[in-house]
Amino acid sequence: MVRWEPGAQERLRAAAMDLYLSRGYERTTAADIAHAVGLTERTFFRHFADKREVLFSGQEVLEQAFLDGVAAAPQGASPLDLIASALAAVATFFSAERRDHSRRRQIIIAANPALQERELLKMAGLAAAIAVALRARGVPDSTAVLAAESGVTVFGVAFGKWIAAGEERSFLDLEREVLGELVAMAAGRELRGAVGG
Amino acid sequence: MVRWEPGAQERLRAAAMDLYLSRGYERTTAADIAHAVGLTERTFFRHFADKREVLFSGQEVLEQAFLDGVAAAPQGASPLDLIASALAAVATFFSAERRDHSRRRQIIIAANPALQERELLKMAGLAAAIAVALRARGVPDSTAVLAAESGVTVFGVAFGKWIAAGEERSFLDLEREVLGELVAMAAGRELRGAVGG
DNA sequence: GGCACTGATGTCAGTCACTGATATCAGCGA
DNA sequence: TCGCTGATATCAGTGACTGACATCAGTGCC
Repeated sequence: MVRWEPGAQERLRAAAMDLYLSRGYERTTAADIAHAVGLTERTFFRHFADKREVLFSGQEVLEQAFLDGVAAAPQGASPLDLIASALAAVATFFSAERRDHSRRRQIIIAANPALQERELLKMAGLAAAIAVALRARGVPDSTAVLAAESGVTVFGVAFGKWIAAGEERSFLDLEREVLGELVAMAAGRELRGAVGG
Repeated sequence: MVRWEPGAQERLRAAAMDLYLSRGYERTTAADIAHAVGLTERTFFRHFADKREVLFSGQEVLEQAFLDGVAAAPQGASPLDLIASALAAVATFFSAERRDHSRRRQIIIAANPALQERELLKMAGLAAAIAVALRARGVPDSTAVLAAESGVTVFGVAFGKWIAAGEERSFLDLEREVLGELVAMAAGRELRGAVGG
């Protein structure tokens, strides 16, 4: 006979998603979430630094995937190659089965500036980590930042397309498409035809 | 004999900067700021939506400058041209006399994730507004987003350089330099020599 | 002069995010 | 059996923010 139901953190996460979706983020108190799974508000805050973080914990694995992708690129790869490699590495996270979960999560975030702030902070953290990895590969300082930020931007735009209603292409395909658009845009020419993947 | 000292909002802003700098953001209460200029906490919240906003109000003028810059570009300009034009328009805001104020403000923000979140949200808002303007000029959807985000990234990197210790180049020069680096990076080649301004 | 009206402010009471301190108590190893 | 550990509960407190209502100088109108 166990003293506590196991997986408190996971149960809190699930309850938070449900409540944020049904009632809305602002009208859900931390105590609501905790009580929904038989815990107290205090325990909620032992598992999550704040009411937003419950939707964002687990970003470390995404960051690691980006870094692994940078590390996987061959010697002599350009900054753009390094970013492309990182984007490819990260695509494995976004399998077809996860699409609906990602959509629900994004609906919640889209409805609340406070949650958007947190998401932006996470993305900025991602970009900062990538920039460090690029510098370690010899990319000069501000180029590293630009490439890292661009990579995260491409990731974000691809993600937006991936969760769009009716979209069925793979995350990797979308990343390639968006990266192609970025390159074309930066070359100063308009996109005329299809962009090779 | 006036009933209230005029310029409550501006006085609150100044007091907030002072207190955030001296005591730190977290150890400054909204009531502290208000009382420092002879007002009550409630009045503080009538002027600013929250404790962070006191450092960020006035972004509308920056946004307008970006949009004016887009509008100022000639017909037939590429997305990259539009961004370059927007960046140029915005440079006038960052005159040499403002540099020290910007530095102080950034010291405060750099010390607090909560403030960084707000700054990121403002930047994202900027990018969104620019993207709308680009679409209105006929730029296709995701290219508009990519160009707008890239523009804001260049702006941010240039800003970081501009407030770096010892930096004396103009904001416009720095923007041009960074934009050049972005273009080179996206072209997939390393930067070898100087980038033309 | 009197009077209604406006707008910036004050007062007060309340909710909720978040924190620190301390207590509880099942399971586990010695 | 005993003491330790770790996840939890309890409780009291701070501070961000909100809504309702009062105040009262200035302004314009009769």
